[in-house]
Amino acid sequence: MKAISTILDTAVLTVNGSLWLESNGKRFFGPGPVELLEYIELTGSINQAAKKMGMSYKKAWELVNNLNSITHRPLVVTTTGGEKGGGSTISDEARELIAYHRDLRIRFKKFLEEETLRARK
Amino acid sequence: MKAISTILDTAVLTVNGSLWLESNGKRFFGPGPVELLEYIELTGSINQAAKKMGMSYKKAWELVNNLNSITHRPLVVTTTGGEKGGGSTISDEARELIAYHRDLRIRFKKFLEEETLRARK
DNA sequence: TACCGTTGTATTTTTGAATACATAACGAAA
DNA sequence: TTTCGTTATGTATTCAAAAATACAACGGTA
Repeated sequence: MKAISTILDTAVLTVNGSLWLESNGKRFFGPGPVELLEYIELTGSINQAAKKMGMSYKKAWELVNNLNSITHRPLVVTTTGGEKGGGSTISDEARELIAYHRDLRIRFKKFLEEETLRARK
Repeated sequence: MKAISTILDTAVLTVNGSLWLESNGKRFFGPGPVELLEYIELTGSINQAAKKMGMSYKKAWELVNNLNSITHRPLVVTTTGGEKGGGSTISDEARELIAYHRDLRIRFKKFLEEETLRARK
C-alpha cells in the first residue's frame, strides 16, 4: 500500500472514529452516556452531573431515561424529595457497562493507532 | 468479562462505529466523500454524481472543493463550458484514496465483528 | 407548615444545518 | 450569436436539533 500521507498537504494524518453499542439497530451507549453515568456516581445527582458536563438537566434526564428503558433493570436509580431534595445512584449493571466500555475503548484506541501508523508509513 | 448482553432487554446487541481520516485534527474523508468520488468517476460529472446520491449539487460541490483544498493535487479535476457544458474527472490520487479507504473499511468491519461477538458471548 | 434541592415535564426561544431557489460564467458547436 | 449542460456562487427559506425557561411534585427536616 502506497503511503496515503504523500497525497495530503500535511504531515499530521490521523485515522479516527467513534464507537457505540446498538440494541436492535438503535444506538444507545456511546462515550456521552458513559461519562454521564460516571458523573452521576461521583455526584449522586443527575442535576450536578449535567452541570459538570455542561449539559442541560433536561438532556441528561432524557439520556438516563433512554438508558433505563432499554436495560432489564435500571442503570440509574432516582429518589425524589427528602432530606436533600432527592438524588440518583447507579446500579451494578451500570458499573459493569462502564467497565466494559472502558476496555472496549482501549482496544479501539489500539486499532486506531495501528491504522494511523499504517496510513503514515 | 461478564456478558454484556445479559444486561440488555434484547438478544440483538451490536458494536458499531464510524471511521474517518483527519488532517490536522479536522475530519475530511469519510464514507460520503468516497462514494461521491466513485460516482464522479462513473458519470464524469459532479452534477450527475450528486443526483445519483440524492444530494444537492451545491453540497456535492462543497465536498469536492473541501477535498481539493486539503490535498497537494486536486482529487477532482473540473472543466467548465465546452461541447457538453463541462464535466469532472478524478485523479490517480483520488483512486488511491478510494482503494485505501476500501481496505480500511474491511479491517474495521472485522474489528467490529470481533467486538460484537465478544459482547454477546 | 414552610423550606430545600432534586426529579420530572411542558412550553417557548434560539441556533444551526440542510434544503431550495436563483443566477452568472464557461466554451465548443451549430 | 444562440444554444446547451455543466461548473461555480450567493441568497432565502425551511426544518430540526439544541437550549433556555418555567414550574409542579416530592418527602424529609426544622
